[in-house]
Amino acid sequence: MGRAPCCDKANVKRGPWSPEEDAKLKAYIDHHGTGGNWIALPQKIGLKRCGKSCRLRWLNYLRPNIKHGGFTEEEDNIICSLYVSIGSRWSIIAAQLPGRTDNDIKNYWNTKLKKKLLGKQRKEQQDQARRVSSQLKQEMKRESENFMMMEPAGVMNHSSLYNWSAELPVAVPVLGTAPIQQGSHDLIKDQESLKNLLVKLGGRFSDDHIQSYTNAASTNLQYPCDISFPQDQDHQLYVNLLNSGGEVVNATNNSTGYQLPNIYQGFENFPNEYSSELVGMNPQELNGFEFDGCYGMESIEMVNGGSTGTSSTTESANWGEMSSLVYSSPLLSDYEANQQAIMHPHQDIAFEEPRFFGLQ
DNA sequence: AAAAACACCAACCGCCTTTGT
DNA sequence: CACAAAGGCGGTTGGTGTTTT
Repeated sequence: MGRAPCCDKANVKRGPWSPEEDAKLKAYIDHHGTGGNWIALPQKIGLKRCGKSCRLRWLNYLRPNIKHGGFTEEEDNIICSLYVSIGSRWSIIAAQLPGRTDNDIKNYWNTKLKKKLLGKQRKEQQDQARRVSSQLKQEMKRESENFMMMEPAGVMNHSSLYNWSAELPVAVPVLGTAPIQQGSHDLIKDQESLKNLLVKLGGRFSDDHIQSYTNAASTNLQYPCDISFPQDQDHQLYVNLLNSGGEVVNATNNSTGYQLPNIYQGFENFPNEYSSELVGMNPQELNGFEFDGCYGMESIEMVNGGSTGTSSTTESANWGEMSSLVYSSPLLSDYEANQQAIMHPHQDIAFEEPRFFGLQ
C-alpha cells in the first residue's frame, strides 16, 4: 500500500506555471510569508496547485535573488569539489552558492558539468596512456640491454616480465600489503588542499573539533562540510583508509574511537573518471581509489553494515551508473601492477585476489 | 525544408526526515 | 512512544528549443 498523496491530484493544476499564478503566489508570500504551511497555502490564495508545487516554484524561481544560468568557473570548481567530497547532496552544495538552487545545480551538473569533465578526463587519460606507453618502451629497452649482459639463470624471470601482458597473473596487488609508495604523500597533500577548499567554503577542519568529528560519525552526519579532522591523526586515518581496502568505512578505529566520517565516504564513492579534474588531483594520485565495476551496491551495503537501506546506499548505487564504485581495496590496475613488477623486479609486490564484499 | 537527435530545465514523484499531537 | 502530517531532498520525466543529418 502506497503513501497517501499530499493533495487531491485530480483537482490540482500541473505543468508550467502561468505569470498570473506566479504573481499570486509571490504577492501572497511577500505580504504574509509562507505561513509555515505549504499544503494549506494554495487554498488560501485560490491557486489550484499542490502545496509542494507552490513550495518548489517559490524556492526555485520566485524567491528573491535567484540566479539562473551563467555559472562561473569558480562556481564550477566549487560544485566539483563538493561533489567529490559529499556526492550529490545538492542542497548542501547549493547552500555554498548564494542565489543558486539545488535544482539548478543538479540540472547544471547533469547536463553540462558532468560532460565537460568527462571530456577533459578522457583527453587526459589518453595523454597519460601515451606517456606511460612511452615510459614502458624505454624501460623495456633498458631491461633488454641488461638482459643481454645477464647470466642464463636470469633468463626465465625476465622473459616472463617482458611478456607481462600474457603471463603475469591476473591478480591485483593490494596497497595494504605493499608499502605505500610513490603518490601517497601527494595524495595526502591533496587531501589537505581539499580540506583547505572546504574551509574556504565554510567547513571546519580545526584541531578543536574532535568532538564534532566523533559526533558526526556517530549520528549519521548530514552536513559533512562540518567534519573536523584532528590534525595529528587525519593523515593517519587517510593512510588507514588506503591500507584497509575501504574496510574502515564506518569502522571504529580501536585506538582512537573515531569513526571515519561521511566525508571519506565521498571519496569511496568518488567517480574516478573525474579524478584528475577535481581538486587538482591527477589520475595517478587517485589510483588508490580505482575500482572495478563488479563491486556494486551489495558491497556498499556490506560495508555499511548491510542493513541500512538508507538514501546514501541508493545514492551510491546510482553513482555506479557513471563510473566504477570505490568500495574495495585501493587496487592497482593489472596494467599498473605489471608496471610495478617491471619497475621494481626485485621488490615483493603482494598479489592478492580482489576482495568482494557481499558477493562471495 | 523536414525529421531526428540532442540539450536544457521546470516540474513532478516518491522516499526519508522532522515536527506536532 | 506511536502515529500522522508536512517539509525537504534527490532522481527522473516530459515539454520545448536547438542543432544536426
